Amino acid sequence: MTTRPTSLGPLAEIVGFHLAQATVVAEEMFERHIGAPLDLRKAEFSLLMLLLANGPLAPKRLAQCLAMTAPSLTLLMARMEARKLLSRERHPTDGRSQQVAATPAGRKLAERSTSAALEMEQEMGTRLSAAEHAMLIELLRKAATRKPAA
Amino acid sequence: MTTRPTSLGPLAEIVGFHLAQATVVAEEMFERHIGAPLDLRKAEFSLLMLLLANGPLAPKRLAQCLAMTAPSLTLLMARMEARKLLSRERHPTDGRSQQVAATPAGRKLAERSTSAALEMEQEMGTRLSAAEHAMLIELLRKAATRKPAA
DNA sequence: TATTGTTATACTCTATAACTATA
DNA sequence: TATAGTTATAGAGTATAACAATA
Repeated sequence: MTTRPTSLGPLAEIVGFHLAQATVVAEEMFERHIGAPLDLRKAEFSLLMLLLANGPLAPKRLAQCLAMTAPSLTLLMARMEARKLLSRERHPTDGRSQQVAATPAGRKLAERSTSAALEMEQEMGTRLSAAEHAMLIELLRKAATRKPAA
Repeated sequence: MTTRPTSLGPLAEIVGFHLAQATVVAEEMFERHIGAPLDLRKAEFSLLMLLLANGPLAPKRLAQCLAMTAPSLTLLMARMEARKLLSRERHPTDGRSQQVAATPAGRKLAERSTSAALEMEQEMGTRLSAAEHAMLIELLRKAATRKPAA
């Protein structure tokens, strides 16, 4: 059964298409290295990483960094709080806002996630050289930059 | 209100994270250039592009190219067939399989989509030079390559 | 028995609108 | 009146399992 390879046509030049294809592979790798072994979804993992790197943060800020809406974040935090991975306190001077902090268990899981993530990027290293890996991230950053509001 | 920038911590080195961030921007651009004006979802657009470039194809092949499951594709094709964008015929020698072809209306829409996509990539050009655009696609292709089955 | 495609069903993710409370 | 966060609800996308038809 000889099958002629399928042409991508115009898709070949479209960044968004290749982004989607690469995402399929990246998500499979995430699931295997982090999602399944540590029982973490992508957004939960990213949230822990942000708390690990910055200390307590307001939900508002987290929502911006994670590119998610406030209601989605509320649900996410509720699950993680129920799992005792983070705690929420009212801001001392502004009663409307909160400070979200990782619990000791949350920090421990964040650290384990960090090493799992390192292994994940090492697997990515079988497809990309170190220079290519760095270049890819830099180009993705450029592509993702929010345009300055007109 | 001075706000210290938020550190990404380990996320900064993770391809998957930047992939997700870039995808947010790419999807917003898709919606504006193609999704809303032509009433096409991403998968519908890609499907039309594949038919435009290859002529009639079997659903099996389409599912592979689009990285989607057979049941999802069935629903997608049903919607597009109802819109008279494509037609399905049984394969002449193998009654199990089908040949999916764009109708004249489907081809016309595919051609309009192609020029809309060109404009979309031109907007991407405000963030990336032509060389960077090509490099990004090449690196995404490398990252997305399915590993040879062990 | 294996393969192509469909139907039925459920789950995850995310969004919008309406709401509460603080400022 | 504006902002931070929550609740309620709905929609899009996708997956798995069970099925029908053909090889």
